[in-house]
Amino acid sequence: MINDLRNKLAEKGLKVTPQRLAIYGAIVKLNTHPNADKIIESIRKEHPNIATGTVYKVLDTLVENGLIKKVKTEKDVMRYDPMVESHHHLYCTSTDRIEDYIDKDLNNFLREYFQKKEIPNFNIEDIKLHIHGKFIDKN
Amino acid sequence: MINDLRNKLAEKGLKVTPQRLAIYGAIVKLNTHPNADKIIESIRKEHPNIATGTVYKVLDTLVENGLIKKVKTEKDVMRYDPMVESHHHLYCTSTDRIEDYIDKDLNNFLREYFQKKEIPNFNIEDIKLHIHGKFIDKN
DNA sequence: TCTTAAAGGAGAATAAATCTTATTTAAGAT
DNA sequence: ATCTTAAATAAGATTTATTCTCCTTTAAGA
Repeated sequence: MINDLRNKLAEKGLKVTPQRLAIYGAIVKLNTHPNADKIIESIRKEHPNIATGTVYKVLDTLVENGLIKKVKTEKDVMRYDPMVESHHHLYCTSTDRIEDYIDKDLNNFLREYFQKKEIPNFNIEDIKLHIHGKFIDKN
Repeated sequence: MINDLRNKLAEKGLKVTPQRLAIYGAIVKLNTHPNADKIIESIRKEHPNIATGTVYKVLDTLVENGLIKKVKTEKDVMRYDPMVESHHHLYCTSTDRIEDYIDKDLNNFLREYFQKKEIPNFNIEDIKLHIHGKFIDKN
């Protein structure tokens, strides 16, 4: 997983640095679509003097190179997702919990639906569902 | 339209103030899912000394009372939508343009789809599609 | 090992949004 | 019509997430 990242960075001509590995590793390990703050908090345990600016810059670099994705929220903080394959999100309406929702059948349906029913003057590149509601298990 | 707002504010026990009417009016008139800045810019023509804090507070009040909605973006600025009925959005991937997408057939399909195929441990309240792509008319 | 462009560290700067406090006002009561 | 008062606004300081600047360090190829 971290080795995947090594390879992908190298492929793109980007340097493989401990900071980049740590940041990516933290996002994967946390597995909560963390924001920059949570990532920094997690990384500082092992890597006490990583600069916040570095974290933001690395996050941007990873997003630009398609190695992670930004997740939109109602709040004014960005969150980050290590899964780059197209998928959807479940948003809790009472906490800030966000979970992945993967549904191939739905994706197939949507592809066909919008092949038939074109949207005037608009060229679709990607569709993401934001599914809002409440998790009903142990929070 | 502004009169609707008067009534809805009154119903909720909120005062009908010129600021609230102006802010709501600006969002409707601009019709671009504007951010707070654009709203302020538009309002100051008529209402030169409205405070920015007031605008943010009014926006919050309107959102809390279901009179407008927040629109999520990739950027770290909130935008606002005067249409409160459930609908979807088209997001331009090269500009910050956002348009409404209304599709009853799709909504019906989604309702049925998720009635059959429940999401484990999750209670759906609302589903919004974020449709990313490019507008192909005159920008 | 050397070279160098790319990346990181530190902390200042910016921008959106929030908060504080004093003042004003909408709207019901008198 | 005026009075009263809780709610709302103005002004501007503050906070918070993010970006920027500049100098130092380092990854990776020569």
